[in-house]
Amino acid sequence: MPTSKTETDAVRLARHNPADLDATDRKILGALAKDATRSYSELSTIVNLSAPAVHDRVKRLKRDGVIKGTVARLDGCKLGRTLLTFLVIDTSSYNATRALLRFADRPEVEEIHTVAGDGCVLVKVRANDTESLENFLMEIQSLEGVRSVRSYIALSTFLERGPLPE
Amino acid sequence: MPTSKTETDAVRLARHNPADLDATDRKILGALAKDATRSYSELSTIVNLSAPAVHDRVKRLKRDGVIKGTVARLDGCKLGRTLLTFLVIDTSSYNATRALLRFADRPEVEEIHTVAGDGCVLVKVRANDTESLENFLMEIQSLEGVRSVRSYIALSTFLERGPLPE
DNA sequence: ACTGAAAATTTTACCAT
DNA sequence: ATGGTAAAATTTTCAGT
Repeated sequence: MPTSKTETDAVRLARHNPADLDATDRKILGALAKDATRSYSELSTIVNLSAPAVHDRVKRLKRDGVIKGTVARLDGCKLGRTLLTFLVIDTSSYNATRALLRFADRPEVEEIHTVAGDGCVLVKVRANDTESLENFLMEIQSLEGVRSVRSYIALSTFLERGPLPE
Repeated sequence: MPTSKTETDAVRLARHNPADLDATDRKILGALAKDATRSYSELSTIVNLSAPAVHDRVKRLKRDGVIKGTVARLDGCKLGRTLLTFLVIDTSSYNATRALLRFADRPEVEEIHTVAGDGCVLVKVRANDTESLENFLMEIQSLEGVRSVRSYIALSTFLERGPLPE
């Protein structure tokens, strides 16, 4: 039995498709992406709506997953993490890729992506110092199926933020 | 006149040095980095303190810059940004590097770092589609002093978060 | 989506250790 | 200096329209 149009649309909507957002939604999202401590009354003046109306929209945006959460942005240096590095890891097997994903629970690991190119993984690491980065690199290089690791050590960070609307 | 020890310490503290955080601070920071919507009374039960005591600590952590802000994390795909790419750009002059920093106000650009290696810049871009990525790449490649651009296109993202304490 | 009111939370002031 | 208690000021949230 063929899947009906509405069913496929529902699946698509839940998975990948952009939520349909009007200009007001985008304004709210932009404001909250920069500073989520703003009160609904503040937001209401920004978008020319009442506070409860803004509240309803934010609730919907959270329910739909457009807003994935609200988090505190911490200063890596102030936490003692002074060494930001991007690793591009070339793996020869999917096993090795899977092994790399297990590093997700390390507090110094901030991002893990698989990238195009045969079996490449990109990892963003914020280590305390050169020594702990070296230990981390050695751990990775000793994994079965890891062909090579290229390190891009950040000298200065000029911009660092999450996704923005529009 | 030589700078006194306390002065240098003050400068150091303000610039790079880790703030001195006890276990309670770290617990609070870890909790807020995951979910900053938690109320002070919730946090107070986590760390076994009163709500105002937690409030005082959070206030101090904000004043000292350990907490840089509180932001909403948005879903790139839901916003229509489906194509996450890391660019490693090799530049031949500092002028070119400066030109790249001007892309900071583009909404699709999320990170810009200078990285070790002669005049390299790393850019994290979340484009709407392949077409807008291509346009972006062409803009960058046409800049005077840009030698080469390597693109790492993300296929799947397994982890994406900010700095954590501990 | 707005008005107005109730509930919860943040935030201050003050006191104790 | 740090944390607790209690009260004031906001903010969130839920009615009804």
